Amino acid sequence: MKHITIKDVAKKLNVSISSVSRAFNDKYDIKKETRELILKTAEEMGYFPNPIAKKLSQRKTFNIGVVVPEFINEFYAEIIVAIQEVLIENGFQVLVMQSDNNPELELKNVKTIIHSMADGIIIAPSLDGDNMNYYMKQIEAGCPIVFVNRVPDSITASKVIFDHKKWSFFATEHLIRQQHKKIYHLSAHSNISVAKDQIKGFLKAMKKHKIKEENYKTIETGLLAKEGMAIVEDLIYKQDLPDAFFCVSNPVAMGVIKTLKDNGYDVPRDIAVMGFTDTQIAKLISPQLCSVKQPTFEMGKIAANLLLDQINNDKINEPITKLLNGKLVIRESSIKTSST
Amino acid sequence: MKHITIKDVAKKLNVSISSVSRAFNDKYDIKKETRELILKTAEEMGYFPNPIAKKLSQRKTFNIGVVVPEFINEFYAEIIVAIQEVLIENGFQVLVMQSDNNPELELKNVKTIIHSMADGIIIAPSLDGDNMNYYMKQIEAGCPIVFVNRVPDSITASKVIFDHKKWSFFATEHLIRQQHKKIYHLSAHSNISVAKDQIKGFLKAMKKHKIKEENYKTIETGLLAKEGMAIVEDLIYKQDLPDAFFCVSNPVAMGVIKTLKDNGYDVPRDIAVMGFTDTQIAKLISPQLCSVKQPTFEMGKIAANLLLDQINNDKINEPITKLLNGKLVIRESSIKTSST
DNA sequence: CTGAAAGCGCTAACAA
DNA sequence: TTGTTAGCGCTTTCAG
Repeated sequence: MKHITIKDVAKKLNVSISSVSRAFNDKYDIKKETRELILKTAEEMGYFPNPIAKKLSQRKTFNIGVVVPEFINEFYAEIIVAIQEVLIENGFQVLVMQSDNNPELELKNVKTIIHSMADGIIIAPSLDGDNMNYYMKQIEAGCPIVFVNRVPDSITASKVIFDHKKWSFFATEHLIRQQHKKIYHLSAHSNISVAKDQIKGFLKAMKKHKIKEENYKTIETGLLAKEGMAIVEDLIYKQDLPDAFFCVSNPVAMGVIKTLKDNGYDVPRDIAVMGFTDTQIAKLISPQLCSVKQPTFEMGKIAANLLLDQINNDKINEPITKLLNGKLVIRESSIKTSST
Repeated sequence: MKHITIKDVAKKLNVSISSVSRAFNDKYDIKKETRELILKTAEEMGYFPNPIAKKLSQRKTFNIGVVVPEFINEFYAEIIVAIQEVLIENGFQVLVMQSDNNPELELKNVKTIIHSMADGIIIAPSLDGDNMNYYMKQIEAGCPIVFVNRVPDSITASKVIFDHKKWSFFATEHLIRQQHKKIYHLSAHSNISVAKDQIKGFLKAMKKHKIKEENYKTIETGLLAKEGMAIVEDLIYKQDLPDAFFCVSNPVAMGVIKTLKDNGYDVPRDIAVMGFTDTQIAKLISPQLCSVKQPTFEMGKIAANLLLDQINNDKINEPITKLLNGKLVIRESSIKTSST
C-alpha cells in the first residue's frame, strides 16, 4: 500500500509542501484559489494526510483511552457508544480496553494507554484500591483523566457518577410502599464504592420508614446471576426468606427470580424482586423486572465532554463532579399482588 | 506531560541514540552489558519509546480497525474481546467502531480506519451490499482485511463464518424430533446473508422430514424483540399459530415468548420456541431458552490470527475461509411437554 | 559491536 | 500570501 504524501501533491502542483499542509489545516493564511486547487488535486490523487506524521509533529496523538471493567453487559457498552460518538466527532480515536473487573489488569491497561501517549483517558474503575494513587499522580503530572461510575468519594478528580444512594433509597421505598414487610438487600462486594452508597440508600429508607431491625438485612452477594442464586439457595435452606429482595444488579435479580421459581415460589406473588441498572431484556422476561434505569448514554457523553474540556484548556481545571439521576422503572416483579 | 526521549537516555549514558534504539529492539547486534545498562537506566529515567515516532519511522501503525454492526449484544462484544486478546498480545492497538447496522456508516468507519493507516481491518458486515465492492478493491490494493460472520458467499476473501445452514438445520430437526408438527421460522431480513443460510437449513429439515407445505412457513421478521412480538401478535390475530417457532435470534425468541405468555399461551406446553445465538440470560429466564450456541470467542481469535498472518506474510495470501460449528443447547423452551 | 546521518510525513516558526 | 527549513522521536542503512 504505497501512500501518496504531501510531497507528491506539492510537486504535482509546483507549490511548497507548506502550502499543501496549510490547505488541509484551515487555520493558516492561504489564498482561497490555491487552497481549493490543492484540495481538488489532492482528492484526485487520492491523497490523505498521514495521521501518524501529524501526531508526531504536533506532539498530540488524538487518541483517547477508555478503560472499563467489561463491556459484555449493556451498561458499559452503552457508555462506550456515547463516548465514541462525542470523541470521534471531535477528531479523536477511541481505544477501548476492558479490565475484567481486575484492578491489576486495569492498571496495566491504563499504563499501556499512557505509554501510547494518549491525549486523555476515561476510566471506569473496577473497584477501590491502590490504583487510585497512581491515577492521581498522573493527573497531577498533567494527564487529563475523567472517571466514570464506580469512583471512590475520596478522589478529587473530574468524575461522572450516578446517585446510587438516592436511587437505591427510592427503589427501597417503592418496595416498602408496596407493603412488603421484610426486605433483604443483596449488595455488591464492599470493595466497590457504589455498593456502599447503595447500602446507605437502602438503610436510609429502612430508617425513614422505621422498619424493625429483624425485618431487613444486607447480604454481600456480588454482581453475577450465579452469586444471587447461591445466596437465595442458602436462604431457602435456612428458611430465611424475605417478602422482597432489592438486588444490586439485574443479573443478580434474574438469578434470584430463577432460583425462587425453581423452588416453587411465585414472583412477585410470594416474593417480590427489584433489580438495578435497567437492561433491554428486563421487560422481556416474566415477570417483567422492576429496576432503576441509569442514564448510560448521558454518562458517556458528559464524561467525553469533560475530558475534551480538560484537553483543550491548558490551565489547570477544577475537578468537576457530575452527579446524575436515574429513573425508577416500575414493572411487575416488585408489585404486591393481592395475596389476601 | 514532558516525555523523556531516546536522546535523553543516550546523553545520560554517553552512547549514541542508535544504541538505545537497539537496546529496545532486540533484533540488532549489541553487547549484552551495554544493552542491559541502557535498559536499566531507561527504566530508572522513566523512559518509554514513543510509539508514534516508531510508527512513523517504520511506516506501520500497529493499529487494527474492527468494525461491527453493534456491540450492545453479547455476540459481537465477545468476538471483540477475543480479537483484542490476540492482537494486543501481538503489540497491536485495536480500534473498535460500530456501524449501527447501517451500511453507510459501516463504509464511513472503514474509510476512517484506512485513512488512519491501520495495518489491517476486521469487518463484521451489517448486510450485503455495494460496500463489498469497495472492500474488495482495498484487498486487491494490498490492504489486509478479514471478514467475520455476515459475509456473502460471493466474496473471495479471508473470512470466519458460522455454519448457519447446518445449525439451523439441526435446530429445526430438534423441534421436529420433539414432535412439533407445525413449525414457523421467523427469519432476519433477507439482505443479511446469513438469514438466507438459516432459511436454507430450515427448509432442508422440512424436506428431509417430509413436512407438508401447509405445516411450515418462513416469515421475514428482523433481529429485534419487538419485531418478533409484532409478528406473533399478527399471527394470533389471524389465528395462525404453529406448534413451534424457530427464531432467528434470542431477542426475537424472547419477544415471541413474551407475547405468547401475555396472550395466555404457555411456552413450551402450548407452543415451543427455539432461539439462535446463545446468550447468558437464556438460562435465567422461564422457560429457559433453547438455542444454538455460536463460538464467538473462537471466531474472534481465528479472525485475529488470520489477519496477523496476512499482515506478516507479504506474499499475496490465498483467501482462507474458516467455517465454524456451534452447539445445540437444549433447554426447556423447545421441549414437548406431555400435553396428552 | 557502535556511531553518524538520512529519512518517515507532517507542522510551524521564520523569511521573503 | 507563499516558501524554506528545522524539528517531532524513532529506525535503519552505512561506515568504522
